Amino acid sequence: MPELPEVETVARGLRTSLPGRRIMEVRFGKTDFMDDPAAIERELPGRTIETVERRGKYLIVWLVPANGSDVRAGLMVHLGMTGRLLTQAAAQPLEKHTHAIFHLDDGRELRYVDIRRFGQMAVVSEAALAARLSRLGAEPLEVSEEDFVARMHSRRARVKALLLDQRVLRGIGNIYADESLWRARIHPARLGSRLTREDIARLYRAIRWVLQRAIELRGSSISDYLDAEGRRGEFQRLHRAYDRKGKSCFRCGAKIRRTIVAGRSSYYCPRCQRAPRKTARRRAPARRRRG
DNA sequence: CGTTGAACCTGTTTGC
DNA sequence: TGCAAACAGGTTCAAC
Repeated sequence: MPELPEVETVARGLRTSLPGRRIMEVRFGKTDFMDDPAAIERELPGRTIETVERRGKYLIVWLVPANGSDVRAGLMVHLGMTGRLLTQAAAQPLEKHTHAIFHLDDGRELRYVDIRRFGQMAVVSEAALAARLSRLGAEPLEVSEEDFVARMHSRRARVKALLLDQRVLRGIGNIYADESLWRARIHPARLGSRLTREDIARLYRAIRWVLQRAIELRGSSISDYLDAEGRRGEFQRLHRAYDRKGKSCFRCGAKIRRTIVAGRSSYYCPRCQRAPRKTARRRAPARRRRG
């Protein structure tokens, strides 16, 4: 469940009940996805949670500075493909693949569950966090249209690759890239540098609409994934391209296709989203097919 | 530079 | 029915 709207939903959920809570004890399952599990075990017990923020697809659980210290530190969490960060009563049975448990002072536990362990978890100082996040691009809901145009024109890569590249924009993943491109009627394999101003203006508005609606609907639950409060998201009801191969385009009725762009499954309407002329789609026909 | 494919890991779906 | 391949919300890196 982890693109910007899902991570934002988790952050908002945790923010309603974590600030002010004290971490009493830390327990781990598998730790191979953590930078330095010993540091987490050493530094978190006894600390109080200040707040929870989202930066791109990262969650940061900020800690109140330890007494006498002015160094702000936090727990940085990336959910990868299958990560979930949620609170449950300590008495609740542990789900399979629970890899980190932070026992809180109110009888609950903050738990990290991650089937595939593609996530990340680390304790970081504010400075270290800034260094790690400095590679990330703009927040898609904060970037100006002018800046967005410049970013789409900045490189000669396919627009889908640009949207997925966290150094260009932070937070967009495979679902929201395809949904935004469908709304903007832009084929995922078009080169960013070849998009017109009008193309980019439509894409800019599409991304804003899609992400804002998705946040309102608490993200997309496409499998059995739940947010921090155990609720499903509902944005999957508004999906128009993603995972709709062979189904009718909501706009024109043509059958949605699936192809690979930037190494990822990409769903698009072949009629509404016209393929770029030259770029490799499939092999050029041995002879010309139409005459 | 940009693209592709593999790797990381586990589970589910699809296809023959 | 059974088994293997393909595929899955992400990121990174080597090779071309």
